[in-house]
Amino acid sequence: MTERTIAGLAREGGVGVETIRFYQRRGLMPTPGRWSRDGVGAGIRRYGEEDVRRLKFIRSAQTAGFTLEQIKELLSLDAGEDRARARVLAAERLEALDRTIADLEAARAALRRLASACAVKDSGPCPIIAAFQGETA
Amino acid sequence: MTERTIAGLAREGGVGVETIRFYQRRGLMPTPGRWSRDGVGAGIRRYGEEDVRRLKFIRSAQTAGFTLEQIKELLSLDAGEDRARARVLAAERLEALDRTIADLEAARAALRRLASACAVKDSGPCPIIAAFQGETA
DNA sequence: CTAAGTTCCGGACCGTGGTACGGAGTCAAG
DNA sequence: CTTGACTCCGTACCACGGTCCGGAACTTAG
Repeated sequence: MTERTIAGLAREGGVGVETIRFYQRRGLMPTPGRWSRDGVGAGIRRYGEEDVRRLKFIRSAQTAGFTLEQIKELLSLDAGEDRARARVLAAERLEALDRTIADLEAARAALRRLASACAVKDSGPCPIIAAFQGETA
Repeated sequence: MTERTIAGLAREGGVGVETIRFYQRRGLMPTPGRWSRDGVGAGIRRYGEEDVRRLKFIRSAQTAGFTLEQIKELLSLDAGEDRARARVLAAERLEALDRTIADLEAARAALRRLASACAVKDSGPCPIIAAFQGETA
């Protein structure tokens, strides 16, 4: 299966059809030409492997914390020559990512404190705010 | 300094005045009574240590990934008796947090691949999409 | 050929978490 | 007792990342 409609692409990418159309409007996904083999009418757009990879990349880059605008730039860089710019974007995101991960790990520690502070009995006030003091700030 | 105006509270909490007012509308922060010692006029609201702790807690809980709605619930739980509910919220968030951290670590690995894939020369196409294949999906 | 199911498209709408605006009231210094 | 800074309050607006709507065109099964 090397050609699929927008619904197929959406399924493979794990997103909704509307999301793909949204990405197209934003310039993140291409809008292939319509195609009808019986020559009649304008036909329907078809998507290939390249589009699937592109869509999956968008989702991955999103979990890495890139905004759609930045992802758009990354996509244009992927085809282009500007390695320096790509490295800058990657380095910046890497730094932010490290900070975020550290924050989340602190939050995890606070949550564990919270869980164990509230674990002893089943009632009585549970010092939620206090469990967060000292870290994650 | 045990009493401050909203601007002071904002400064200590590292947020803007408007943000506090926004939290008040959402029921996350109390709206203390106005107070004027010369009896004339309605006076100005004053905030204490408790408010600072509360505000800082909100920010911490946000970095832990709780929504404002959930934080509101946590705050009500902090004063209440329902430890079981608090544990449930903490456990759920802890699970989501672990997944998120794992995702971000995968993203970090992908970014490192990207950075080193693009590090060799200063020009020529840089396989950004390819660097993300295989992980972080 | 027709009916059901998709696709296409523009534009409206949504939830989250704020941020800005504008006018009136309040306060502290000079 | 004015001036300038800050407060109060409601309402409007914002960015982000979608999601839904409705009507027309298209495709596919029967």
